[in-house]
Amino acid sequence: MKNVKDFDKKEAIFQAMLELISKHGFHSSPMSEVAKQADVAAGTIYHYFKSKDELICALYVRLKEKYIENLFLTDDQNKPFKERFRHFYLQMIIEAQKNPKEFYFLEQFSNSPFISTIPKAEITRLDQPVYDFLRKAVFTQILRDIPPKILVAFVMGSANAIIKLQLSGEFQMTSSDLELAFFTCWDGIKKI
Amino acid sequence: MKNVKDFDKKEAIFQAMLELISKHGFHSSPMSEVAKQADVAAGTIYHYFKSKDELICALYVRLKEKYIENLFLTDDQNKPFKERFRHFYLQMIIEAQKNPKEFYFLEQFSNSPFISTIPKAEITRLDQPVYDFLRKAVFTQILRDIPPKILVAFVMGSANAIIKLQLSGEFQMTSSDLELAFFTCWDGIKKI
Amino acid sequence: MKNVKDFDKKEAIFQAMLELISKHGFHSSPMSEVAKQADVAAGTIYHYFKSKDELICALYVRLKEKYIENLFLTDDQNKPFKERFRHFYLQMIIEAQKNPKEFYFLEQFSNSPFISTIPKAEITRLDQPVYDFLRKAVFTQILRDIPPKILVAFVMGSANAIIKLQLSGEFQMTSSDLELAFFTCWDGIKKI
Amino acid sequence: MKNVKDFDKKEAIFQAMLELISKHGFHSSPMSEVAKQADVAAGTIYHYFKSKDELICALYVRLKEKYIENLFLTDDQNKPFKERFRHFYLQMIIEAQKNPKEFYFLEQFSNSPFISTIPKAEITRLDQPVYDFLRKAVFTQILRDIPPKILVAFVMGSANAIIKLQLSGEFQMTSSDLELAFFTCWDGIKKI
DNA sequence: TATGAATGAGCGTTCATTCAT
DNA sequence: TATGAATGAACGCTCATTCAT
Repeated sequence: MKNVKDFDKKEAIFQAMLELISKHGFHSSPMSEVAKQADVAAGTIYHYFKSKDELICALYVRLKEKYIENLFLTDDQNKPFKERFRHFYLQMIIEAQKNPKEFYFLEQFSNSPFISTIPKAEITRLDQPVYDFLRKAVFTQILRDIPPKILVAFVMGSANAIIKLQLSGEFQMTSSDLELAFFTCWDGIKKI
Repeated sequence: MKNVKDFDKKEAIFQAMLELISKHGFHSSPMSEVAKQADVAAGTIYHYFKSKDELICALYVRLKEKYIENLFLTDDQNKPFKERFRHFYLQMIIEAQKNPKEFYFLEQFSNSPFISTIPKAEITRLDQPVYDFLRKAVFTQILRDIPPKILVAFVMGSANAIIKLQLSGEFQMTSSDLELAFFTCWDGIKKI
Repeated sequence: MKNVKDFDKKEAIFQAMLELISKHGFHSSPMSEVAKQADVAAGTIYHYFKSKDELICALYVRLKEKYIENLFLTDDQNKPFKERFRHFYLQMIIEAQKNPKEFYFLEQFSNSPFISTIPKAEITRLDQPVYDFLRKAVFTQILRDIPPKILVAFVMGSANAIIKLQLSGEFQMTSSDLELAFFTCWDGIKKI
Repeated sequence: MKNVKDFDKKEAIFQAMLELISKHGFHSSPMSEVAKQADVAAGTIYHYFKSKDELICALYVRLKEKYIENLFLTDDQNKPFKERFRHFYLQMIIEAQKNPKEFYFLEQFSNSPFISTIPKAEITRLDQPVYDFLRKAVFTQILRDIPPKILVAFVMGSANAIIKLQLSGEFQMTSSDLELAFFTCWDGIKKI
């Protein structure tokens, strides 16, 4: 019972903070509002987290972990790499579309001074799956011989920009547009 | 005299806000600190800007305008497009490297809820030069037939991610790395 | 316990604001001073009231209600109306003399733009007892047939002016002066 | 030329302050707004008045003087006193109706702590004409033998309350209502 | 563990006033 | 005399955090 309740409250707090920050930003998301939205007392938050900053950082790690994990959930290692990459690329876009709040939070966080409070090792750990995924393909000469860090930045950076375009509602993306986006990335990174 | 002073104070305020936000984020950059850094009284800021938000938004427009403008300052329209694009792509990276504070501010702003307070038309206006530059190349069949908005997002998103990698100090980028990055992008977007 | 504390703090805040405003006016009664005088933290006031204006308005309603209520507390409905009215008229003066801060606050409020933020219905409700008291006497032909609103204004307006004269210390009013004041009013409003 | 300009500016400042205070109260009437409304520079106000408070007080004296003066402008000393008093009483109401801003300002001022910054002698001087007017009638046994100060308070207090009722728009007063109001006052104060 | 009233430092902003021109 | 940019103390208010219950 206790564990269930614990889980529920912590979860509710995370969810509330996510909702508020994705909509209003870090400031304009007061703890009192988080408490209200999570249906707990303000003081209760401090039983689970030392401070607001710690809560935000914990939320980041949690969401990032989940996001990356989801990208590989349906990865079929038996398929040819190009197909796996296509799946991966489109999965990023689909995942963000299904969870815009999570996406906005992550982008906001990683473009703010908050990001520098996360130890480099932790960030490396979080990115590891993507890193490994692409590095292996460089190694097996499927992908261009680019330093993996650049490769990861290129792939995810371009994908994120496209996601933002789509989420902004400024541009209605069709499935053939998505296919085009995939090819644009693929033709850039594949070994010639 | 009046104009000179005006220019000085407004400029000093802009500069101070830029410095603080790029380092500490929006909500850890109090107006009192801005005033101190700009060497003006707190109240003076409000002669030039209605509110903190307005100051931040004005700073965004100003910096974005300048940033885009700088990308084309040394563009040579007589050269072949590939070369012009290479110049453009590397210019983005060089520009950001020379002005990291400006880059951090712009990224932070455009990944925060602030961005949605800027009218769409204004954003379109700011991006117009890049948009035109790439659209023309699509039209003349140099670039892949991708909706220009996607194209712009792809190019700038990948470049920005690489810039962030570089600025983070996590990865020392050589000039051949930059060349590689350019080719990765180019091979993605060029007409096959 | 909670209720007692609540009552205490809210009451202390009301009392502090009353004291300050009656002495220094609305805009020379900063919230920080109210907090100090009420012996609470500045922020605490905002648990009980949304804003300074709301606090001031709540105080007005509260004091006005109490003031009117007190006027009829010792009213004896069995006595002839003239005697009841005499009691009522003198009671206004006595009440204000006993609670000058309350009187000053009420007069200041109702002669300021604040008064127009109170809904008309609320003001009607507050004045209702006086209104009813006099209207009935008009109906039974004890008082002159004057529109009740004018009657109320006349009676209370003249009384308030006399109270101000007395409170100003400019004129030492004897009990025969008060008697005279009552007769002056009575002879004006009674049915001839 | 100089005097004309002086007159114009001082007058414009008075007028602007009157307009603002009557509408928004003492606070919410910043000097910068006064300057704007008077079409002068903020600093200019300080050539004519030492401070905001001094300006407000000067405005009070000025308006009160004018108001009282106007009450007797059309007084015909040859007429019987009852008729003269009727004229005076109605004149108060008419005057306020024609100059609501002036009326609101005067009431606001004299019910605020500002009033106690005006020397008693000055207030006495301002009220003198009314005082004399009524005292004489007491002396000649036309009016009840009430201490003149009480008499003045009674008459003007009741009139002001009726004016407020009328200006509030809450009650549409007909000329017969005004007549009734006059008689109510007259029957109260006349010698029986 | 959970509460939420209470805190008070610190925020964004205002505005009476000054002073160099 | 007139200006209005500049000042900075002081305002109303917020909100991360604490602690008695």
